[in-house]
Amino acid sequence: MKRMTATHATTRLLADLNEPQRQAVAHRDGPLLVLAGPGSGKTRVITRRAANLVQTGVAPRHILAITFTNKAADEMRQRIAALGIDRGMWVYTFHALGVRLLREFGPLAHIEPGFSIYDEADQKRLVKEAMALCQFNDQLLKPERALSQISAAKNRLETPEKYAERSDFFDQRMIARIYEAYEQLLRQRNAVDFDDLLMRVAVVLRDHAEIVERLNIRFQYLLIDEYQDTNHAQYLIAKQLSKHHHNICATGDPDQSIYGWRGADISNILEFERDYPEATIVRLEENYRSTKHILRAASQLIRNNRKRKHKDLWTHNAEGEPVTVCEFDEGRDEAEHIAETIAQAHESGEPYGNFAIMYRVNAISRGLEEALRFRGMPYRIARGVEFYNRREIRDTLAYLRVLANPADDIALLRIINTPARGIGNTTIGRMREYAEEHHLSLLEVVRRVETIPSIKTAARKVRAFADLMAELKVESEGAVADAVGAVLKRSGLEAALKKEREEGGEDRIANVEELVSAAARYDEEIEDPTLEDFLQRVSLTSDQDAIDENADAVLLLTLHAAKGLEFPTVFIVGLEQGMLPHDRALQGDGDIEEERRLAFVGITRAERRLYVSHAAQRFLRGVMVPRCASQFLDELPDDAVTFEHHGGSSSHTTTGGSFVPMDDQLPPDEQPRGGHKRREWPRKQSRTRPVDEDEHYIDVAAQEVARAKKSPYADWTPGTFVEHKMYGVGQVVWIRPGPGQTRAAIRFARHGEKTFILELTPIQKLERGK
DNA sequence: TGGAGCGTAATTTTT
DNA sequence: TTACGCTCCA
Repeated sequence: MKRMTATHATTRLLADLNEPQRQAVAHRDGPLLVLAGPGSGKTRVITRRAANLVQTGVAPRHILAITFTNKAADEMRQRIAALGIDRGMWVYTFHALGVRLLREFGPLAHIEPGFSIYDEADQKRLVKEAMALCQFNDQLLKPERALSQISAAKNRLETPEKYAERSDFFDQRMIARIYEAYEQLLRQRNAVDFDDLLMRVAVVLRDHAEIVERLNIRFQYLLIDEYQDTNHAQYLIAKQLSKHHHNICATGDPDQSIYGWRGADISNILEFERDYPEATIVRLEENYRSTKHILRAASQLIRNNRKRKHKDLWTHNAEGEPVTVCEFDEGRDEAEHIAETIAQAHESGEPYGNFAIMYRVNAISRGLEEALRFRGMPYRIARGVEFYNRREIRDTLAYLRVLANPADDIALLRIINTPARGIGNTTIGRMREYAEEHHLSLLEVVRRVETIPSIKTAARKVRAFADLMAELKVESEGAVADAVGAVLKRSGLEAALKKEREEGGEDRIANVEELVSAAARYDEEIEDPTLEDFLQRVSLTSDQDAIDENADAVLLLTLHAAKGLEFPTVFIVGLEQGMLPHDRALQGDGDIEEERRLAFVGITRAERRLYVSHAAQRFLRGVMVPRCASQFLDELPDDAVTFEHHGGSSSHTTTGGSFVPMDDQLPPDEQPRGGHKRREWPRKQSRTRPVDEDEHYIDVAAQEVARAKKSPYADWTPGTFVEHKMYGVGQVVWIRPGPGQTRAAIRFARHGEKTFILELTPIQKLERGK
């Protein structure tokens, strides 16, 4: 009987799916890899599959779905609920799952309840502290570098000891010691960083077979989305969680792996079959999103990558209009033209929400914003430094963090004199010393400030702060929103912010009030609200989660943030060498394929219209810099694009193919790849632009290049000795000439390696014999 | 103690 | 352009 209804339900779940989608949804036991092209209905497949598991008898609580963003998790929860599945299924992000499991197994991982989660800013402070403890000068080694090494080590599950063992040269030994001190500080503060959330879980699972067993029984089916973005620790967690039953369903697209720089390992998905030889592989290649033109451009571009699994993307959708490649004389023209295009479309009835403008780096958003604002167009921006990074929010949260975790010295240091209450660096320094000597938390030292001999006059002020914290502690026992409110009132933060506003500053009060209402919402929605839990959630909330694609406003966002979204019309700006692909990818350690995937992600966000653009020059950090067209433009197929040039005084359109190639004017290394008769984009300073009737055009860029050719740094090579005004004598490690600016890394005897823009640096070549 | 002012470096992407 | 860190001065 039950069986009958189940079959019936399954049929319904499969009804409107294509064949591979059905296969994925109907798959029951054993490993399954779903290689899902963009717009191929992946989310649909995942949710249907979850529903199908339930229909065929799996209890929801035995299913664990893991996503990368909270937003994806929320969406999945909603869609699953819409399919009528009982609550009880676990849907978490990797990091939230980490928190959840660490709460349970915390003692095994040496973590106390109420632990703080340190974000990047906190981590940086902590590394600096660790370096100070080791008495390393942070000129010698950049804290950022130490941090990224530590993070990488954690992803490999390497303890400081293990890291030290395999470190042979100097930098690494130094980092090994910093790593050790860093870990010690974390422990003292009862804190974990983002990497710990994964690493510690992975370690617990590695070392405790009984826990793995328990979890395998608890979660009999594992669904992991965006598998291409998993790093090593996540990979290990996934593996352990499906160790006994192998019911792992990974979905993703290697072509959309864009987080390699953060440790994501694309081979996790590429080699899924190696890990699970019995795996079923399903390819979702039919695209329901884009026009044929757009899809062709995307596939053609991504074909240039070597590290991938081939997919034949196709669609029943209309041919559509060709992709438009626009060249502009200047970045400002680009912004103007986009705003104009949107304005016209809006007049003929298209809502603003249909448009998205994407870029590689946040820095470019400003010009676009200005152009939109000038026309009074509504826009939203998904920016990196948004809500939770605002000063006033971080301050407020720091108070709460100390209340939740008295050992959190980083948070305490942030608030001890914020707002200013006369506790200066000298006093703080003395307290820190005392804390160090007596193995106390700073808060504890604050509480017993009178017993510190070196502090006399300032003690009264510290006392007042200690009392404040004690009061707040009492008031924070109740609802979280009340705790936030109490902090704001009692600490003087609110008063300080109000004063700031009256003096014409930003309206930071409004942001803080937003935090209060977020807390109130939390209190209401969560069954058992606690301050600790609230803070941990907040730490794991990103701006990515706040993107609202449905608002009727033009959306500005980075290509990374665009993953998973779709829009009728997409503009991708700044397709220039150094931007996309980014400079860093062009340098030694970079990964150009990842840049291409980024472009691929952007292109495949577009449903009907796609504009990609570049400018011959643009303002970059206050200087006008000549730019070259991106090499990726060369890789787009002729038959899917049209070219437009928009100058200050003239514009013309050319369809693909009709451009006069002027290859012979390009130096050999700039000859187009591929070698066959293909249309040339104006590239490398637009030198292929037909020199036509447009007399107004002054080729500033070309002039710039000519000047660069006579670069004063032409004879600098790795190994060249140079002298810096401040750092003294050093040696060139690498040097890279670029338009208008030459970058070089110099290794100094006493200050370590530094990179400079030579044009802006007081540095000279050291002549022989000196 | 704390704020102003200066110099200096330098910009990716974020769970 | 801008952000940050440091020094110096009130």
